[in-house]
Amino acid sequence: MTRVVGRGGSPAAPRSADVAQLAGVSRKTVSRVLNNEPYVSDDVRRRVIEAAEELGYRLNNAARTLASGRTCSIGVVALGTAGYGTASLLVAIEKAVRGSGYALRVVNTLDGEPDDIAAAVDSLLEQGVDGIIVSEPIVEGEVPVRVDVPVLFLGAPPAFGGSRAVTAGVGADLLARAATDHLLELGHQTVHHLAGPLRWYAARDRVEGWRTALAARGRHQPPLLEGDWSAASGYLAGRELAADPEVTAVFVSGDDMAIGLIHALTEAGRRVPHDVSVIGFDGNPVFAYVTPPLTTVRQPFDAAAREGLKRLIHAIEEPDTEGPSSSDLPVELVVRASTAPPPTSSSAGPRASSSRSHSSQRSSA
Amino acid sequence: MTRVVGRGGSPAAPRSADVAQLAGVSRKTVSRVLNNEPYVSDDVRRRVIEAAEELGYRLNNAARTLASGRTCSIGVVALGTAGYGTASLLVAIEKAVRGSGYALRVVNTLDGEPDDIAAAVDSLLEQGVDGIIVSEPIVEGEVPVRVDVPVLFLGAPPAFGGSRAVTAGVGADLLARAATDHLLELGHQTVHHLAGPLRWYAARDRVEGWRTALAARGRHQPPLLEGDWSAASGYLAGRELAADPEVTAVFVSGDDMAIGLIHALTEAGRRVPHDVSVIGFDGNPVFAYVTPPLTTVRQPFDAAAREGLKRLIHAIEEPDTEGPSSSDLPVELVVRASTAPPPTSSSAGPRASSSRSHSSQRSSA
DNA sequence: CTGAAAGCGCTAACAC
DNA sequence: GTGTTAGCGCTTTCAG
Repeated sequence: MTRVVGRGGSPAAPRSADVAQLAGVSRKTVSRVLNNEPYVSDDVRRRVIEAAEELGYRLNNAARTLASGRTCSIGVVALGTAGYGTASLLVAIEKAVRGSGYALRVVNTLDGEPDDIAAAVDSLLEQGVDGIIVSEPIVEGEVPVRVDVPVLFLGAPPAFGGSRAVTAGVGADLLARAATDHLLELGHQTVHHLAGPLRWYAARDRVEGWRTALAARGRHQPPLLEGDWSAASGYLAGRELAADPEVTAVFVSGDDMAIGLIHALTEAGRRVPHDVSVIGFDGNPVFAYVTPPLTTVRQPFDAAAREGLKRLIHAIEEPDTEGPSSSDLPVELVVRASTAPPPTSSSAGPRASSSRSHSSQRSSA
Repeated sequence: MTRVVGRGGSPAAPRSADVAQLAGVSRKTVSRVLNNEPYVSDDVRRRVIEAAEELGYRLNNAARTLASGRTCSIGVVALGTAGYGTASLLVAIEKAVRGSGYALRVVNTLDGEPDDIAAAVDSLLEQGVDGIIVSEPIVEGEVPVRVDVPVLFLGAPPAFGGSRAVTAGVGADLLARAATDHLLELGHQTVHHLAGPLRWYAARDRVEGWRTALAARGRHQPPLLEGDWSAASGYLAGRELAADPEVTAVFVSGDDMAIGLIHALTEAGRRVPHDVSVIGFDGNPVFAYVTPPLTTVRQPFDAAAREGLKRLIHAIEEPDTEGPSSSDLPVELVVRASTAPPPTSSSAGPRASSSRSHSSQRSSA
């Protein structure tokens, strides 16, 4: 049999017609087998599969897409940072998409400006996607793009977006509330908060949770500090806070910022957790090994991605029915050694052991 | 608000024929304009563009791919970890690909087994890609896949039997050598090494550099320790090392592991850097804010990704000519406070200040 | 259960 | 400079 030789010396890729010929069936039957459609006898099915393997046949997705109108792929618009949180979320999305039958197309938007997001969405649409995930969206004006596929906003509040929008998130407000409550339960009168950039929903949700926790106990709400997720910005905020003797507890909206903040506090002579307690947010395991080991709340990235994807796929495949109801995500408080009861005013309070507990953790639904 | 304006009852998407009709030209002319081909009068070009915008026309990539045989997209096989290094590399790849005219398709392989990589490559090929990037490949048997597009191995020597393989890397061996030299220059007699999992090329390259540096000065080469990139594994290795009084300097193959190792050392009463110096690898900026601030070498992710992509695109577009020559990547030693001269044997040596230098750094070509 | 025909929306050659 | 004619490889009708 003469094989056409393609460029670069490799033989032309086999097409479904070749498989059909080898198996002695029609092209349509091959298509049926490849798509797992019913109404094919087991015998024929097996023959087709064998023929395909023998030829090293690989489906041409462009042709399939063109003919069927479905791309079987999902696009992700992610923020272009390598931070633990966003990176973990992206990995979680990838994990969730695996095995769903969809492929992933990723576009990063560097700064999250509306025009940037629009360009990203546009390029995704042009590539062809059945649905879009906007990961950790940022608060900003309208995104000037016409979208006709479902969009999942991962990490934005519900009731947001266009007609075919669905949302899901890690439950940041609840996590933030748990973090704040932890400090309050330790006996602190109030809790300061270093937020992430307030353009991010992720940052706002956490502020929300912090406010709720404070309000629920009628506590005074100190002024808000804003960082940029980096340890450097945490350090700056820490210097400010160190100057205020009233500060005994700080909830920081990200582990990296918390590390910077603790550094500034320590440098200024305020011991953590003896003088000031600090709790982070994310759950990066490396911070179990710094001094003091960082108390934090773990974000349920995997669960959030799974749930969001489930909804998105539902919106893609059964657009007219109600989506799956939202289930509660786990809130996992990882108590290590950067939090302790407040110093007694007599300054002779109990010395909290800056213990070696690397990851005593407790979780609640 | 990050809102995407959508249309509910979406009318059929406009096709190039619609644009052609509105502009009063043929479909082929529209195609010419959209592909920036020459031989179109400016007047016609403008009219076509206006018509396309008015209609909200969006190119159908599947059709274009089918007709042209080029997908204009590049696939990435990445390891499914959210570690700073791999995540940074992925982000760097994305940045490099932006504006190259190619789209990115990402598939993660969770554990890097050959079968896993094969499956990932296969799914990419099925989706249709013009080239493939295997990011941080792992040493293992052959990958059982027939690939007929160029493959870039980012961070490894060629491993697929493929004829169309190109490679690029961060220059891990040079970086590792610089790290080891730094310690040696400080006066340490020898340097211990905690490697990453040796299945990774990334880990092996660094071992190589460490060996080279030691050999160049005729120093004794201590036994190798192997971790798994996690801080926990660094901690374990640290406990071992702490028991050996001979150890005065350790080069650790990743920042996270270094943090774990320092923790173990400190816990065992061996001060860093007074008794033992530790240098990490990666350059995660957060570790400028731990105690002591971590000396490390920064990986030139962006430069490596850019260079690798340049070669890959060359292999895609001009398969028959020689690729661009490799340029040297920067090696940036970030000297902070976890490294110092060795303790004098009389134990009355100069006390290294565990300073607050957050990022005094020096770099060399 | 299986097959034959007719496109999906675009680009590649060639004509004009 | 521009238009015409064929497909790209698959899935969809709709017959058998």
